[in-house]
Amino acid sequence: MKFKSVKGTKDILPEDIFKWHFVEQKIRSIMHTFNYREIRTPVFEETALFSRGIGELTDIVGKEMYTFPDRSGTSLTLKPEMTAAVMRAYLQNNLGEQQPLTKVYYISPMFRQERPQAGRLRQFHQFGAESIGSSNPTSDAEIISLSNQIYKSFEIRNFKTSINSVGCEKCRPQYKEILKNHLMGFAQKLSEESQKRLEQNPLRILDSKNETDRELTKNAPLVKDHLCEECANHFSEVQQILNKLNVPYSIDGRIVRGLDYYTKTAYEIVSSDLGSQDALAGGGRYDLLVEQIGGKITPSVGFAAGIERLLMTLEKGNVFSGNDISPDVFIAAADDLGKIWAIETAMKLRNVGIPSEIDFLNRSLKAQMREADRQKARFVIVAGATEIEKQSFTIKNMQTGVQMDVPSSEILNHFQNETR
RNA sequence: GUGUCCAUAGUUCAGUUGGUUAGAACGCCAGGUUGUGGCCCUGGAGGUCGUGGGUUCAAAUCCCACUGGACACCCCA
Repeated sequence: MKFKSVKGTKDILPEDIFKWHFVEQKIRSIMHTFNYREIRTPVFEETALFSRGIGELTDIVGKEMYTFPDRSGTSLTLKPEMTAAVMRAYLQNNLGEQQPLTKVYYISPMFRQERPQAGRLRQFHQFGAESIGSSNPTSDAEIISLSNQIYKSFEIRNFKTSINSVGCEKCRPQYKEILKNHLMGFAQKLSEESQKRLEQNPLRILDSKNETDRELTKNAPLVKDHLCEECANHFSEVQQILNKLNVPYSIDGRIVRGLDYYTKTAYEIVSSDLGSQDALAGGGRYDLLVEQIGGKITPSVGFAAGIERLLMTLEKGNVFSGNDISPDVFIAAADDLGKIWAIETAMKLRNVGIPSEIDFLNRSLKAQMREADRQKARFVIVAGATEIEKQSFTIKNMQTGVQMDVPSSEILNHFQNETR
């Protein structure tokens, strides 16, 4: 075969598309329930938006972005995540000047050049929401309960929500020192990866999957126990609201999101129905991002969720069965006269909204019947010179096998009743 | 980027210690009625055995490289 889709990318074929429609429709409807409005941004942005917004030291910016120069030499990047792009659009279009709080959601492809595996593709799709302009813990709670609500509405069973606070620019640096001092005691014993992170990103050592790292850091100090007063209050208010809303969650002091812009609340939703990449969604508060990309301080919260991963859990739950589309009527032609009549009649039926199909391959009547059956058409009209002569057509119900004759003038009415 | 496993018809797979025309099932096409589907029967089409090298008298089968896939690490949605 000459051409193949590039590594880590997939076609979504007609036979699967109804799953995507189903999922997208549900997401949209819940987003609207929470009064979030859709936003769409270009698939690429200036590279600097992401490197500045997400953080130079993150893995995403460091080694996963699809970056290329355009013909004028500007460095562009296929979006690896949506938050920075949304915030750019927010600033560029002065959305914050039109109202103090902006609530938007998106459904969009993302691109990250990683080694593909279960639940990880190079082009994948995310949905997510951003609540821009509020530092109120109610906003954090709304975002968390919104994402929960979506999974609940899909009747997903095995998911759980964990929350944490990663502090702010005031308390986190102090905590970092405390943590570093603690880790220094046994730095040599840590995994190679973790030793590298000691200087740049000591927080990340806490959520290492390495067994020895986990054992060694069992008693390490956690950010949530070293928050400044403001962060501590914020964290406890978020919890109180979640309790009131009956959103089930647990506190996990080791959650550290991989993007630099998070402050205070960080959370994730994982599923035991997924493989090693078990995060369905992740998010949190990012009070510093807007400043990073050149706006004035704008406290915000948001989350992002993987559609392929959601689909994987739904496949496990056997949610999809025979939801594919099929025509109501297949018009089978017995001869050349019938062929003309068939396309004319199909058009008439289509004009009143009845999905109809005909044969395009000059097949025998038998083959046309087979085709109608394969497509799960509910009815077949047989048309040939005889019927056209008599102006009366045979309509076969494909489920029961029963045939009846209907005069040409009654056909439209007949199907409008039958297919209602 | 690293590691492990894998790569044969449209699909899921079989292919014996390397040996001659590479098989099955399902799917597809046609026929079994002269204008009628599903079940059944009969026949048919369809394969550069991922690609490129190498070993050998002989390679789908052994070796190497590359590409792609699955999974895991890493990281994350």
